[in-house]
Amino acid sequence: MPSAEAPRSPKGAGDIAAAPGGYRKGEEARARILEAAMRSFGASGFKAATTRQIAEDANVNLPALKYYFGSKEGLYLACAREIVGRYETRMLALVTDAGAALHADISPTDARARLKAVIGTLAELLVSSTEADIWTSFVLREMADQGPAFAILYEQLWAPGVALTANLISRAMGERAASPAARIHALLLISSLTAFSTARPVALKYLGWPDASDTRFASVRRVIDEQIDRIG
Amino acid sequence: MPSAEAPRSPKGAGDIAAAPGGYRKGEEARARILEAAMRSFGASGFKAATTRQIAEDANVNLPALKYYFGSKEGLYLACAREIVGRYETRMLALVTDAGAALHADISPTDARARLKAVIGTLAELLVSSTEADIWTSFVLREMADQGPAFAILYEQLWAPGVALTANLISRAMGERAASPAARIHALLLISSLTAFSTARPVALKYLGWPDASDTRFASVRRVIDEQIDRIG
DNA sequence: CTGAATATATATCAAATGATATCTTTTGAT
DNA sequence: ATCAAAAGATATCATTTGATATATATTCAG
Repeated sequence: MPSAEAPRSPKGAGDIAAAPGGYRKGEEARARILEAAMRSFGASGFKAATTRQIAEDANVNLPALKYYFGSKEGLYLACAREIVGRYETRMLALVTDAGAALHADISPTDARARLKAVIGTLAELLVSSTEADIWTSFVLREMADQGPAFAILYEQLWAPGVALTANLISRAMGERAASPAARIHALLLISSLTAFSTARPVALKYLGWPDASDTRFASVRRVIDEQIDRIG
Repeated sequence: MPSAEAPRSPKGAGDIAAAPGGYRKGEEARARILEAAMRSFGASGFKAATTRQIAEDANVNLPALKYYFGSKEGLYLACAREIVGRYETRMLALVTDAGAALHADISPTDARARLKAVIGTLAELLVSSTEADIWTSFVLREMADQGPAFAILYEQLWAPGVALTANLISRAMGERAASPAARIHALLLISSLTAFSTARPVALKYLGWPDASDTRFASVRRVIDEQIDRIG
């Protein structure tokens, strides 16, 4: 009976943290693989991305992916967790503040200002960053496909983000709790940002912009801010 | 020298219309393949969709795809053309009217009403229809990936649609020609609809809706209409 | 009814791809 | 310096997949 031997050290698939030891060089290789995988998965999706391409981009050989992440799906899940972590790094302070403020029963005007800050930061992340749009592609694709990483991304990113947005919109409209209209509004507002993340090349082409310079980004943000000003 | 023989009849790849004759039953098979292909490509994308799955869904054998469309890419392009045609069928009258009205220098109020009609119809198409969201997935994916069908879809669907929306917004704001702000606004408005097309299952899940009933759709449309009312 | 045009079916091919068995090299604590 | 753990490299499998050569069946105009 050829029963499966336990892998020699790093990961089996449902890993959470490195178990025993681990050399520095190994951790670097692991990081390179994760980076390359986020790019490939983000650009092409789970099925269309190939492990060979990821291995090549990461400068490792093919079995290294299995060694560090167990399987293609294990690697995909690890990417999802990494993306959640990176969004949190960039948004957590702002989001925590806004959440606390909501709890403290802020004024509609204050809510509007915080909504601008949150959406503005998110917009900047999506529009300007050359790496965040890869995360966004990853997340949006998973929201549409509902693949292996759906639960992680929905529960830890999408739902909390939309809920916060809905609560801020609700407060800005003078409501006490988020109405269906406020929640619909939140979905529409966040989804509208895809125009400049997933579909950024097309948007730039349509606008005749060679790239997303600071000045140009400012004009996008101005339009979004105006929309927020008109809420309520 | 095994030079490529011309296919026995239907398509070589860059087909436009059936050349000579063609039996009725053949045309039915062709239609089934196209239908199945739009579903597969829309749901999975070019690379991830498999010709075998498409053939099975269409109740034909594998070589039939080559026989009718030349290759996987030929089939993909045929889907793009078909989707352009179907959108036109459902939107053309409205779009033509709005275009003519713009040319006739309508009032901001009229422009706003027409904008509501166009976006409302589009929203209804995306939200309610179980087939139009497949076309939308197809189109949006191509806008992001810029694959073989990009030129067709951009030039014949996306750009004209966004341009019309931008012009109506511009007119509603009292402008004489579409400003950058109006065009950005148009991009955001159209992109926001993805919340209820590509990402519809997630939106329903978040809202706690088991499905998109007429009543529920009406509340989505109301929020969108309010946003249009606040333009300018 | 007949036959050329049209359409369908069978059987493979070659390349791409995820996975993995096996061997060698490197690392770093002792 | 030694050695077990960790990491990397090579070679190869089994599937999947797009493509197609070839044979058979069907359609419908005359």
